[in-house]
Amino acid sequence: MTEPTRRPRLRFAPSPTGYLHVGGARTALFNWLYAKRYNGDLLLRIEDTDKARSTDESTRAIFDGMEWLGLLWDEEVVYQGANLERHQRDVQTMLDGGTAYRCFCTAEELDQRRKDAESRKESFKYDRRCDRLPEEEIETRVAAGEPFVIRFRIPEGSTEWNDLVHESITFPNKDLEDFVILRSNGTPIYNLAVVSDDIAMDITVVMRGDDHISNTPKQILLYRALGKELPVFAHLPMIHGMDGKKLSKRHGATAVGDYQHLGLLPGAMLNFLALLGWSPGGDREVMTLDEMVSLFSPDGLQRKAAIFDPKKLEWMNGQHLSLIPLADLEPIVTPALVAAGLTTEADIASRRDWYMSLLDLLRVRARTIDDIVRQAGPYFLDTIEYDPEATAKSWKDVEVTRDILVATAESLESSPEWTLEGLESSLRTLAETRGIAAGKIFQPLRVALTGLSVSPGIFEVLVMQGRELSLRRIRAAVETVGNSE
RNA sequence: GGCGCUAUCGUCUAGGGGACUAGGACGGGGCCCUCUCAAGGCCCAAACACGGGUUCGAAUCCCGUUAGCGCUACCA
Repeated sequence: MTEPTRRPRLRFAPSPTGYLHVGGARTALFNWLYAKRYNGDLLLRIEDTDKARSTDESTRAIFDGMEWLGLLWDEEVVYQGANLERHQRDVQTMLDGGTAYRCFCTAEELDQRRKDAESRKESFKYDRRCDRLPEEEIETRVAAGEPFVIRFRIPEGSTEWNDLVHESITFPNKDLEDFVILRSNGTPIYNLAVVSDDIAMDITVVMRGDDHISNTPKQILLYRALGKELPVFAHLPMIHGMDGKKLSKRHGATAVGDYQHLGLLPGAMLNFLALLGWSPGGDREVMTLDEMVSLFSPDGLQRKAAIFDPKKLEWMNGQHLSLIPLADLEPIVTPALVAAGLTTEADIASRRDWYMSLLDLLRVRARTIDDIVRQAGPYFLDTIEYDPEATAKSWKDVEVTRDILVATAESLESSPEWTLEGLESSLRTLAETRGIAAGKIFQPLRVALTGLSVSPGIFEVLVMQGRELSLRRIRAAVETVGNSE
């Protein structure tokens, strides 16, 4: 593709009528990537002209979601509702220029005609009956206070543009109808507001979901009627659920906030979303945001709708969990641990090296932050809970278990050094002298130390818990074995 | 219904006329590693929607068919 000829300006323009959806997040991401890649700006516009459905809470959720993802916008947020006067001015310009006209047909009449056409199995298109009403009639009806809307007059010909993702798209103008641009209450309709704002904001690249493709010819005609230069259009494919239908609440988590609370890393979310409809080419998959910026090109944009696969998202998160610098992971995990009541900021600050090693150990076998929190208990809490399944499996024979744990405790007590190597040699020696497989000692010991049947390597666990706590736990286990049934 | 968009493994995708016995990844299955679980390594199953062209040669270009999706408001 050809590089933009001037510093690009893009915008993400959600309407604040719900939460920030993963589809919206992906649109925001591609806009952001394009802006960063070509050294431009990404602006944020809140399309709040539908006052009945717009809420401050939703606007807040959009900001929060964008911030969590690290998709920061340039300049002040633009609120569409604040631009009413300009919208009206632009409509007036078209009225004066003769590219728009007043229409006195009421919504009810139109509904009726639409229904009639449908029952006759005909497609309905506004028949322009109010266009070129005699000048005097218009004046008298306006003077009489009769309500009217303003319609844009579709010219002859056809409208074509070269879409950044679809190449050439053409609409015969005869298939377009003279759409309303200003309601009878004087407020603008979507297409007008968008064009007016995009012009005012000097937007050069309009990148949005491909559900807007059919709005595009109308908007292009509006640009022309206003005598303004066209931006470049790019229509991104939709995201569908696993059933192939448009993604919605019944597909489970669809708000980006849901994923934040599920313990996902923003970098993983972004990486996953980027791959839904874009590929850098070749086999490249796991990338940081910076890498995506340098690799980004609209050429890699997909035309086909993509299905949201939570399994791959989870895998992606696991990859990022292991790849990001520990120092970056720490500030994300710590609040989760604190919130779970496992520790405090002060506790962590007092033994930071130990904590970082623990994180490093736990993140390998976690796919989400929540996984880490779930595994972390035994290293922070004073008392542990024994998982019934773990005890049933590894502490099956009470006498044998007690015997092994007692012997293990003795062996560890006399272990000269509390290190990975020292511990390993002690326990392997113990297994050898008793003539049993090492695993016969490790598993019961794992349950004694963590209460779980799954953990990092047993020597790592011993080292992380330290001599004092480890021995205390083993002794406690010896007491518990008989009573746990 | 009309208009538009789209079409490679179940899913995300690579592929820009010969490099295709169609590559990678997720998920699934198996093996290795191994103190458990992960991670990692190796292997297996799995796709060019269909029909016509164009061409010496089509996953790739063109046209149809089919299917899916989107739009079709005084919503955005």
